[in-house]
Amino acid sequence: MPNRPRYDRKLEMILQEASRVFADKGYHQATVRDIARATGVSLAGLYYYFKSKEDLLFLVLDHSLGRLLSRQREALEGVTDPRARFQILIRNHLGFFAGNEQEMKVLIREAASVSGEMRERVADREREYAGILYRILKDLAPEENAPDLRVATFSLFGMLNWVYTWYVPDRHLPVERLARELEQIFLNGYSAGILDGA
Amino acid sequence: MPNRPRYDRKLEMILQEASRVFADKGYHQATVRDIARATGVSLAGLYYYFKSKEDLLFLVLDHSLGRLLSRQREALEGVTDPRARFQILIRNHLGFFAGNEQEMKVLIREAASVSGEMRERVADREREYAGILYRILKDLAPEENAPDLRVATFSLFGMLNWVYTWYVPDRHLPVERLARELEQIFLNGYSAGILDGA
DNA sequence: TTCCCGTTCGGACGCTCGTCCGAAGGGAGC
DNA sequence: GCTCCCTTCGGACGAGCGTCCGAACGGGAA
Repeated sequence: MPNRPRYDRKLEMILQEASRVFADKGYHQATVRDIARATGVSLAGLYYYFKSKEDLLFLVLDHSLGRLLSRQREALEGVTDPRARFQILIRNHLGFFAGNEQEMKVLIREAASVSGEMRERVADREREYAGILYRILKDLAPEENAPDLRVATFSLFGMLNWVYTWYVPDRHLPVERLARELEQIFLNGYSAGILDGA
Repeated sequence: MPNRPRYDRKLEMILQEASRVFADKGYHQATVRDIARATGVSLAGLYYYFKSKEDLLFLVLDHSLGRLLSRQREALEGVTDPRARFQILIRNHLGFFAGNEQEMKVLIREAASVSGEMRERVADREREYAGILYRILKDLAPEENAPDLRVATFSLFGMLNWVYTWYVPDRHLPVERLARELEQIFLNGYSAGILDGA
């Protein structure tokens, strides 16, 4: 029987460091030796906490996805207005990105690097996440000439998830303003030229 | 003195196959042996055409970027109306994606996998490409309350470049309709509910 | 036909990778 | 203080990688 609190704390530390290493070098370039160095745990010692490198990536992905999902669910709880839900989702998404840049990067770039059953589990939670946004956009859709829901959902995710490729928190506008810009572009369009209360 | 036509044709064939292999497995997972198998050229024989695996990736990226850029420049030549230029750029971008899925995938995912001088050269041409869109959006901006130009540019690239993660040509709407949907969302917004002539 | 040189390749080199074995460490309960 | 078992680790293993050497091939010019 493992010593749960001790074990769990150390595992979490390993996941955190692994996340940083994976984000910096990419999953396939990163070596288990890199993670040993980053954590201070010996190479062999790491294998007490995961059974393969791929398993470690899965743990990182699942852990991050779980945190992101529960954060969104908490924030959305009790809010029924679609417009408000839309804003909450975007701001939380970008907020999570701002506070957990490495985890978000791994989530976006390496989700396809796990295979088999693990891939299925990650894909399921991703679909769940997309489903939340899909539902909100459905409630928000104009009566006439609404864009294809599927296209709209993925377009918004594209805007949001592309952020990590160019956004530098210190050099560009703060996250809250970025969120408002993105909301405006997506909802009202680039050429609208109107600002609505937010 | 190499036999130019022969040499060039074979190099182009190698770049094409390498592009496919890189798109399928990712640059770091793909092995030079995979490319030997795909091209029918022996492992050692390949090194007559490039001097390292990283050099090969650079050749693939540079070749694809060159084709994409010149295609856009040709299509935009003589067109001055910003709105028309906007539509041309988007349709060509997605059109290139549709006809050269592997190359586009490599361009989007592996551009950061080259280093040093090569990285600089690729980054330069990417900035050039982004500059074209930036300029168009600047001409297209509403007089008041225009969104941040930089944010808008990257948002649009996000929408466009995210497409490869979800779009399946045979299963979803055709590329021309996808282009129109994306144009509408970006210019008029998701909740506009109006279709303008296009 | 002969020769030259651009082209091709078998096979090997050195290195780094993920993984694992067997032994040692160390703290809690008696 | 002893014992037990969860925890840690040095060091090695086999596999696969990118790269390169030196020899052979073959088609066009003479």
